[in-house]
Amino acid sequence: MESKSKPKYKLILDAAVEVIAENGYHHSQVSKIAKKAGVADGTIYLYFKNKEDILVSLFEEKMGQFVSKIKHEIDQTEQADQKLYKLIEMHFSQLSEDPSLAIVTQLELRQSNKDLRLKINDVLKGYLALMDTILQEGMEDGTFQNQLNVKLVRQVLFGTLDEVVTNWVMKEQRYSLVDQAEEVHYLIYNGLRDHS
Amino acid sequence: MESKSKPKYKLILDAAVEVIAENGYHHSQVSKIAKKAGVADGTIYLYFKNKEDILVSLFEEKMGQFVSKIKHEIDQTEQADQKLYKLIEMHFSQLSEDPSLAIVTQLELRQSNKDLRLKINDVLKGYLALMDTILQEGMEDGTFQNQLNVKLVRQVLFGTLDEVVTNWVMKEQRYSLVDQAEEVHYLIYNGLRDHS
Amino acid sequence: MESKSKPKYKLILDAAVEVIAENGYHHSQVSKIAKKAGVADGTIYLYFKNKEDILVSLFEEKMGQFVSKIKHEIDQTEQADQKLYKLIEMHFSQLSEDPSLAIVTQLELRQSNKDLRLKINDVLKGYLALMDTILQEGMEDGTFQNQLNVKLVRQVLFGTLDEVVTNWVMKEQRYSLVDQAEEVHYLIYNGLRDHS
Amino acid sequence: MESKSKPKYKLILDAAVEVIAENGYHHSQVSKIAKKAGVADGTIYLYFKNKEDILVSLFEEKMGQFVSKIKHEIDQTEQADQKLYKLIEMHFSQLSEDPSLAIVTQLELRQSNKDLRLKINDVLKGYLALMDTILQEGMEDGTFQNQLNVKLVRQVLFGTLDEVVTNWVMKEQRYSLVDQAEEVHYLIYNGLRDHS
DNA sequence: GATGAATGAGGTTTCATTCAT
DNA sequence: TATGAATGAAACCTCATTCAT
Repeated sequence: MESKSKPKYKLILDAAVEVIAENGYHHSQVSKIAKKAGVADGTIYLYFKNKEDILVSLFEEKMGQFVSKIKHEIDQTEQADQKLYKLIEMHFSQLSEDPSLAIVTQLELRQSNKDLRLKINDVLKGYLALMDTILQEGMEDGTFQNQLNVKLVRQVLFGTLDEVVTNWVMKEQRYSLVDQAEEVHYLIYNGLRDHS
Repeated sequence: MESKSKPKYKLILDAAVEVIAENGYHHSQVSKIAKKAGVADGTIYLYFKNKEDILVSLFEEKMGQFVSKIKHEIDQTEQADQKLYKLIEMHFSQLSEDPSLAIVTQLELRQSNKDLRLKINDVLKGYLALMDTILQEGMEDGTFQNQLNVKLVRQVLFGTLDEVVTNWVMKEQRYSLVDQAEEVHYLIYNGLRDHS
Repeated sequence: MESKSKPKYKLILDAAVEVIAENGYHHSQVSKIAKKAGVADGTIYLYFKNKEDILVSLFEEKMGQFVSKIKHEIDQTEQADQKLYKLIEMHFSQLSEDPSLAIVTQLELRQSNKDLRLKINDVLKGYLALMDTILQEGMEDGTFQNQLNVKLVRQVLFGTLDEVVTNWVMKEQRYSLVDQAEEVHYLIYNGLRDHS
Repeated sequence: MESKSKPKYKLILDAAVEVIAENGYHHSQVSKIAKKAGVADGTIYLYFKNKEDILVSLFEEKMGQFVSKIKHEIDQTEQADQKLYKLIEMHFSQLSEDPSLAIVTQLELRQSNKDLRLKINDVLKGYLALMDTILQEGMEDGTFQNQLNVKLVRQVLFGTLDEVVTNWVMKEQRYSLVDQAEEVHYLIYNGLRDHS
C-alpha cells in the first residue's frame, strides 16, 4: 500500500509488477493489484481500459526505460562490437537489478494470450530496431561480415539473450547473469565477424 | 471426429493438438477435445489424470518422437558440424511439417502455469542433452574450440532455434523455415569453431 | 425472489431454508438459492465462504434463536419439571411454526458429510447444555432423583424429542406436534422423578 | 477381495458394509464395492437394481438378522419389563459387536436421500412392531400403565436407543455401550410403569 | 452369468467489469 | 475523481449405469 504523491497511474503499474512477480500471472487478480496500489478496484478502470491494458502499459513503461538506457550507453560507444557488448551487458544488468521485472517478463507475461503477446511484440520492436542498427553499422564499417541477414541475426541475438535470462530466472537467480555477458558476446561476435 | 481403429489415447492427443492450435490454450475446453476425438468427455479421464496431464503427455509424446528422429539422423552423421547442421535442419523441418504442433509448442503451451512448465522442461532435458553431446564431441575432435562453456552454448543454440521458429509461427508461416537452417548453422558454427 | 430492504445475508439464509425444504439437500444448487434470494450467484460468495458455510450459518442462526427463545421462557419458570415441560413444548411449537425449518433440520441437514455434521454438533452443544442445567437443578431441589447420569438422561431426552419431531415430519405434519408435548413430558418426567 | 464359495449376492453386501464404514457414504462408489467384493462393476447390476438397492438390501439383510435375534431372545423371556430389558441390551450388544455396521446404520446411511430413508423406514417397521408388542403385553398384564400411547412410547424408546448408540459411535466407541443398557432400561421402565 | 470400457449429465466457484453513490 | 458491492458467465471432473463381447 504505497502512496505519497505518486500519480495513481504509476502506483498501479508498480503494484502490478510486484503482485505478478509474487503471485504469478494467473493469481494476480485486479483486486489484488488495486489493494497493493492502495486504490479501489473501480479506480483501476479510470486509468486503464481493462486488465490487459495494465499489462501492456506495464511492459511499455518498463521496456521504454530499458531500451532508452541501453540506447544512451550505446550512443557513447564507438565501435559496433563494443555497442553489441554494451547491449548484451546492459540487457543482463538491468534485469539483474530488478528481479521482479525479470520474473514478470521472462515467465509470467508469456502466460498471456496471443493477442496480448502480439501487443507485447509491438513494444519490443523498438528494441529490435536498435539491434538492427548496430548490426547495420557493423556491416558497413567492416566490423561484421557485410552479407548478413539482419533479420535472422537479430533473432539469433534476441533468442540467445532471452534464453540466457530465462535460464537464470528459472534457476532462481543463483548465479551472476552479468558475468555471462562477455562469453555470450564472444560467441555472437565470433559468429558475425569476418575471419578471412 | 476421427476414429478408425486408432487407440483412444493417441486419438485424444491428436485432437488436443488440433484443438489447441485452432482455439488457443485457454479456449480449449476438455469437451472440445473430446468432441474432436470422437469420444465422451468422461473417456478422456480414463486415459489422462486431468487436463494438464493431456498437455504433458502430448508434449512428451511429440517431443519424444521429435528428439528420437533427430537422434537417428545424427547417429548416421560423422562430423560434429554436420551433426549440428542436421539438428538445426531437422528441428526446423519437423516443425514445418506439423504447423499445428509448432503453434502449440511455440505459443500455446507457454501460457500454462509454472508447474506445467517445469514438467515441460523435464521433457526438454533429453533434447538439451543431445545438444550437449554434439558440442562435447566437436570440442574433443577439434571441430569446435575446446574451451567452450557447454551449458551456455547450448542456451545460445536452443534460444536461437526457439526464437527463429517462434518468429516464423507468429509471421503465420509465410516463408520457408527450413531455408533458414543453413544460415543459422553458419552463424552458430562460425561462433563456435576455432579461427586461429 | 424476495427483497425489500432485508440485508442480503438474511435474505440468502431464508432462501436456503425454503429451497432445501422444497428440493432436498442434494438438489439445492447454489444457483437455485441465489435465484430465490433474488441475488446473483456470485453474491452468495460475498457473504459465505462456500456452500457448506451457508448450511452451517443457517443452522447457527436458526438454532441460536431456537435455543435463546427456550432459554428466555425457562428463565421465567420456577420448577425444574415445569422447565422441562417448557423445553419440550417450545421445542415442538417452534418447529411446528416453521415446517420448512423442521424438514431441513430433521431430514435434509443429516445428509451432509461428516465434517458438516461435526460443525452442526458444535452448534447443538448450547442446547444440550441447557438440558443439563435443567436436569442438574431438578436433581438438586429434589424434583428428580439425585443420582441421575446427566449425560445419559440428556440423550434420552434429546433422542426422544428428535425422534418424535422426525416422525411428525415424515408423516408430513398431518397431526399436531405440540399436542404431544404433555404426554412426552409425562413419560420423561415419570422416568426421572423419585417415586419413593 | 474375499471369495471362496460365498454367493456373489452376500459377497457384495458384505463388501458394501466394509467400504461404507471405511470411506463414508459419499466416497463409496459402486466400483469400490465391486473391487472389494472381487467382482466386476457390471456384475453388481446382475444382483441389484441400482446403487440404492444395494443399500436397502444391506439394511434389510442386516436388520432382519438383528431383529430376529432379538425376537428369539424375547420369546424366551416372560415378563414385559424383562423383554424390554432384553431388547435394549441386545440392541446395544449387537451393534457393539459389529462396529462397521454401527457406523453404517447410525451415520452413513442417514446421508442418503429421502426416498432411500423411506425405504429404510419400511425395513424398520418390523422392529417397531416388536416394540409395540412388548408394550401392549406390558399394558395388558399390568407391568406398564394401561393407558399408554403406544405409538408415542415406541418413539421415546426408539429415539432413545438410537441417540445413545449414535453418541457412542460419534465418541468413537471409547466406552462400553452395553453397560448403559441397565440405566436406560431403568429410565424408560420407570417412565412407563404404574407408580400408584 | 460375467466383464469393464465407455458414457454424459450436472454443479460450485472465480473474477473481470460495471455503475449507483 | 473515487468507491466497492454486485454481477453472471463459464468449465473441469465424477461416477452410476449400460451393453457389446
